[in-house]
Amino acid sequence: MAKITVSVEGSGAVEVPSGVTLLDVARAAQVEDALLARRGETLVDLTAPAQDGETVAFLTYEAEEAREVFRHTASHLLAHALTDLYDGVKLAIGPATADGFYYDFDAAVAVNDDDLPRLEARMRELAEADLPVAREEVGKAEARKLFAGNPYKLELIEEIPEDTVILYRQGDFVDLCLGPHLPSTGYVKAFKLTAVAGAYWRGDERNDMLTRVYGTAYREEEELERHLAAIEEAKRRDHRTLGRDLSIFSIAEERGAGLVYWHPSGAFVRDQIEIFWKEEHHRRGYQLVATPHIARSRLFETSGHFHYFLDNMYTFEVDGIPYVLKPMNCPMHIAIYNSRVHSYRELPIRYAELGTVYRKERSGTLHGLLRVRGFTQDDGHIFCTPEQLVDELCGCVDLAQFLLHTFGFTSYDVELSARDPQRPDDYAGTEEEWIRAEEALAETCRLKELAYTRREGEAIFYGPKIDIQIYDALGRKWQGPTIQFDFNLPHRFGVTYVGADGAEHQCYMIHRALLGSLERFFGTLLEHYAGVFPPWLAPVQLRFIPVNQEVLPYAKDLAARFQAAGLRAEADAADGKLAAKIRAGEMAKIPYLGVVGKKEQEADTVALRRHGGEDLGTVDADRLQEALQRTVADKSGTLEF
RNA sequence: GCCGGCGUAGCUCAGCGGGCCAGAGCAGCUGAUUUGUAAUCAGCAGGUCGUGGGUUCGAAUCCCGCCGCCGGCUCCA
Repeated sequence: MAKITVSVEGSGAVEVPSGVTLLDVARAAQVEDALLARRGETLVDLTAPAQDGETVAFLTYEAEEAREVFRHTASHLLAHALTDLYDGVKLAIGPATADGFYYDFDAAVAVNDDDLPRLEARMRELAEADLPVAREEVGKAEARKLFAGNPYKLELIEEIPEDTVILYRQGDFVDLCLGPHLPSTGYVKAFKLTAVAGAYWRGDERNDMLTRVYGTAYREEEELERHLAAIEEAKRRDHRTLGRDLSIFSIAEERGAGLVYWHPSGAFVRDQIEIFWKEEHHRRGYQLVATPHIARSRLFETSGHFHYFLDNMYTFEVDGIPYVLKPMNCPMHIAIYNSRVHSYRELPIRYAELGTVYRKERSGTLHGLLRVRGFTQDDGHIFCTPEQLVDELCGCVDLAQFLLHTFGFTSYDVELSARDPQRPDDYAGTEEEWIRAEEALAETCRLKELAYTRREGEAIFYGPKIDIQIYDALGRKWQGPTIQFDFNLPHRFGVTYVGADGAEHQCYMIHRALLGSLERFFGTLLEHYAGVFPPWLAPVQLRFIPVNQEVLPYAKDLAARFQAAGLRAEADAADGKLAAKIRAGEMAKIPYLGVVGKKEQEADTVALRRHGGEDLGTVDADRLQEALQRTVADKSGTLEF
């Protein structure tokens, strides 16, 4: 039999019989657990025939690309089960996602959560049958015949530029798919269908509403369990549940959907955040301003919002004159800037405001504190000269990082959204302004040593921007600070300064929201901390628990002493067993509990316990007070004695 | 707004082949208990079963409309 030679990255050359597949090559090269191969830049199936003299790399589950293919094959398993169990299913698309997969389809009958176990069971049968997954290439005409009656697949076929299309077949199931895929269905072992939802064909609400089934797939049952446990943990931390249980905030339909009522403890924490935010802005040369919640529509007509943002605005009349509830603060800040002429010597001018805005959001999009109809932006606008751009941007990034770090967010992703060079006419601002701004943003990232992803064509029409996505304690990603250029408003409002040459020049305007909105940031923070705020934010920092009523006076005395020192301490006067009071303290998520009995009273000490159960031993009451004061002053999370 | 699910005491939920089906636990209140690190015991109080209509002798339970919530889609701070 003829032999061919294939060189395998990491293992050297192997000789195999001609006509074998890459899977055979992987075995010959003793590559364990290969799922996928790569030829140059192209990912290929292991079932592809090996070619003489080629170089391939094998990818195992450790490679993200392989895991994605793994999940993609799982989605085909789902599609296969769907076509087996339901008549008249028209498959649309079914990609892998960051931690799972989904398949969109048009079903003749409604599919709901109760159907998932049946689908899952069928998938399991198909996986256990270990059906070979085969790639085929067929002409478009044949493909059209194969998918006749399925408008989605036909639409996709028409968009393929080549004359042939690729199909993947497993058993009696065939799907239009670019691949690659795993060699057989038996590779997919640990999976679970997690949800059924609706989704528009191609994400466009003018199109058909399809049914989407979500699932997740892992190599090992254990990994799947971990993933499901992480989802449970996330559920446990849901800010809506914590918000209610800890009486932090409430939102109720009878008062208006998407409108937040801050209860005392929530308002307290929010106030701490605001105090910190304001101090830091003053320190960094911002001037705080305050503007009204409503304005004549004219202001927002000038800004252009009335034209392109009207659907999101609440409008009404005052004395027959049209007014709006403000959806943004920018026109107001510009109005203040424009109240008089500014010299270049005054720049940069930095205005900031915790400005409450209202936006019409569709009812289906509202979600706890994360998506509401009335919210307070930590808004800031910087008016500066072209020369000051990089310094100002660095200042914004610095402040953003400082704020995030203080709140315990230490890892994040940075994205730079630039305009689409193909569509220069779709943007406000001049060519020169865009180039300068995009370069300034890139330069800022370089200076601040921020690794960023450049997203071409993702900029909003009025200017390029930097977005920072933060990761919380569970590794989930949230929208964080955004720093945006605006070429639209300075032009529309004529935002200028008088230069050294005596002439009028247009300002560069930077719009920045670092926390985003207090509501959304608070929701993020609540989940990040799982409801246990660090002492500087916590409404109650320390609760003294007397072992019995006999030492209650000592607990009260301690609370009074700590309160006098500016700390937020209280004594638990409730009757009952110690264990019950400890439990109450834990449930209230108070960061520190101080148990006191006769021994402690005699020595003026406290048996200290951190939330979660860690025993910090017996500490002197005065030393505890000082330690707590230090923790609050430096906003750290833990006590140091 | 659209698809699917859901809406019973402050919270978590049971009851849903229509008639002693308006219940339980927790939280609250009252009393007993005096307690050493995640729930002491007993009693009391608490709901026009989201809302409007319909079917029926009779509806939490069946049907329809509306509102809201949840998971998504879309959009976004």
